[in-house]
Amino acid sequence: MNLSERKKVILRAVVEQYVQTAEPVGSKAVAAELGSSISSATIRNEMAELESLGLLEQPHTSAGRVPSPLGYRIYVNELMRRQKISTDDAQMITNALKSRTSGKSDLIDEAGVLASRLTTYPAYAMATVAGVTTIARFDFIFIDSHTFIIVTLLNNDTVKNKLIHLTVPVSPKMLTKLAAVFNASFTGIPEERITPALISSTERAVGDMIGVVAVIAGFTIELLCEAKAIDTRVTGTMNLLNHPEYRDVDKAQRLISYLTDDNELARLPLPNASGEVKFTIGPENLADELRDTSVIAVRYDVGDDLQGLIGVVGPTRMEYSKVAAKLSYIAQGLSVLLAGSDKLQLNPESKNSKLGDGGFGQDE
Amino acid sequence: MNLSERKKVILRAVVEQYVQTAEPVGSKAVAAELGSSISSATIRNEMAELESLGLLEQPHTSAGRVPSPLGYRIYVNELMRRQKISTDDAQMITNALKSRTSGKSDLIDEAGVLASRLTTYPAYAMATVAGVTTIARFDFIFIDSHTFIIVTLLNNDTVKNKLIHLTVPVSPKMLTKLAAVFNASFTGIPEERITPALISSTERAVGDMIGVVAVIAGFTIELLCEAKAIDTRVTGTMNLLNHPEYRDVDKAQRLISYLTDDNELARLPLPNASGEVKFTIGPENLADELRDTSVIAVRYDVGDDLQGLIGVVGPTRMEYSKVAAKLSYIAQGLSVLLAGSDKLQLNPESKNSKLGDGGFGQDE
DNA sequence: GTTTAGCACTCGACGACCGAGAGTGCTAAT
DNA sequence: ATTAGCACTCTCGGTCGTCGAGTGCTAAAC
Repeated sequence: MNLSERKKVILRAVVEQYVQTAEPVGSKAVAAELGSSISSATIRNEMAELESLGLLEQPHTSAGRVPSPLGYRIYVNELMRRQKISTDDAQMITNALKSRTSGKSDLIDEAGVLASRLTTYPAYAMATVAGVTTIARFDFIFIDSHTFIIVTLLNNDTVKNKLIHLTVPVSPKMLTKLAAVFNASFTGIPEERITPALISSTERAVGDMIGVVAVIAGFTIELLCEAKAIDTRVTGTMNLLNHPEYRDVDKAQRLISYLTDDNELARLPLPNASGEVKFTIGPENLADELRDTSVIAVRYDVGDDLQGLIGVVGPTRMEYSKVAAKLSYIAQGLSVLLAGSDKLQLNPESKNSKLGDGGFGQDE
Repeated sequence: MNLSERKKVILRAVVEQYVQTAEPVGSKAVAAELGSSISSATIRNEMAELESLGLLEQPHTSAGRVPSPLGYRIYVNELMRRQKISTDDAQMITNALKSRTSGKSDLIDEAGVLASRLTTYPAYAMATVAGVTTIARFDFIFIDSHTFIIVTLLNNDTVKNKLIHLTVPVSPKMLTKLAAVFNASFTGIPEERITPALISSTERAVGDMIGVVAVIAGFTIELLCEAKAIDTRVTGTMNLLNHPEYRDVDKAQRLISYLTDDNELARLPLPNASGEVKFTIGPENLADELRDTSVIAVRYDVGDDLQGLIGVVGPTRMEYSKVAAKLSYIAQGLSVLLAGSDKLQLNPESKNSKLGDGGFGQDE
């Protein structure tokens, strides 16, 4: 879109003022903002042209103008000034993320809460493993004659376990045998390849303890399925109510129930590259329910195997720049923390860990 | 409170009608409900008396009457007819709870979601361990020269683990030694007794690998603290908006932000005994924010060590009886499932588990 | 040709007003 | 003790008129 410099300035002024006040902005207000180097009459003319270009719209005659979705798009692409995140916010993000003691899903949760609190919009956070998950290793810990623990190490270096009580007795020797068999047959293969055939051949191999094999196999399948699942959390939905466009309870509820519906989350926009912030404005959204909302999302990748997404949903009237800055700062923080969280780097002498003072600096 | 039989009938009619319609109910409507065996004029007189007793109130002259908090209290204590849960709902609860694959906190979460969906009110679910948590046993699994897994069995039969990467080498032999030391000194004691003194004496005992001892001890402390924490979830807050008394967005938000504030949850009412349903009506609540809401909560105990609570928060105009029936049904289901969830009873012949078809029947 | 002052016009927001309806309390009759 | 009747009260919903912000157009100024 090729606009005269003056039109650009006016469009930017309209967007920024409207974002602040939520009221249609009139020619006079723009003139004031621009230091009255141009008269309101001229601005009226320019605004009329911007309207015929489809960048502004009028709620009704004799009201001010409001940016159209296309207007926001031009603003985001060409006019928006990149915001720095405030040091307060940066501090807060760093602290909140670091204070999480452990647990990937906890951390992702926390990031969502943080994003929604900081932006005052509902946030969604999702994470998924990119590669295939397999079991790298089985161990069975003998507790007593009817009890043992399954410990599995996954190929992405997480550990899962389960305590098993049996009605038939087991011995440490049997467990050793089982471990050998499972480590031989069940490691390094994806969930699809754990077939009933494999299970029954394994049962034949151990001869005894048929039921136990089935239990362990079941646990393994459950585990691998769970790892494959995309973990998504939506938080801060109530924040919507703070914004005048969602004073209408029904409207707010429609959107929120859409966001809360697990099945629909797949249709939220997904940025293409790590670190990139994706703005999806109003009707650019695939889902009808998001037609008059904007979504800002940022992707972060951790190594090869984990990729995640954190985003917020709000009215098209959003502080695009500020929100983007906050989200990408959080995403950076997550990248750093997740990269280090499961692999605690221990140096016996100095005892400082990778989490020490954070590797993530301030956004641009 | 000693009321004439007729007053009781009228009070009950007012409460039940008001709960249905959310409109103040007039003498005529009560007369109709009561089969017009009494005239509306008589009922007017009775209602005037009920008002002077403090059981009914008038929003304004020339409107119908509305139950006062005290009125609801009398209703709940003396007049309410116990409701049976519908078989549909029972089925739904059973299915939803059984379909959860695993994980205590998942199950509690699910129960909250269920409660809020079924009752259309925000629900809160919490669970805590009653006794002290200690570690029953340590195992260390050697992975490679710089990596091992800590596996701990807690005294409540849950297993926790962590993968540790070191910058210094370890050997299986060292891990065996460590396990012996930790099993000797760190088992069976609560978190408070893991003191710096204990840690440093342990460090001296192993001689080598000072840093590793500290890491393991740190993990242990973290674990025990986590186990002590009360796990609370609030779900379905948006349900509030469905109820006419919360059409006012600000009012809804005040309540929701109160419920979402972790620090305040401690002040929600707690039933005294397992299985008991506790009704807390309006001003009976300690917290100012709950002054015009009612809370219905039910407690469930699982064995000696785990106790939980599930409740809903709503306007005083609630279907007390139905909500109570649903909650106690859910609580029963939780008791049964939680009692069995961590100890999978395996019978190799028939393969049916304790979860088979559920041990919890219908609430009287 | 571009910019600007001036002016008539449009349209939504807000408040006043008013009638309808529901429900009450009181009185008098049963 | 109960009930019919009636005057009274108060809310709710709709209509109407005013107010003000903002526009588009025209004509003058630069």
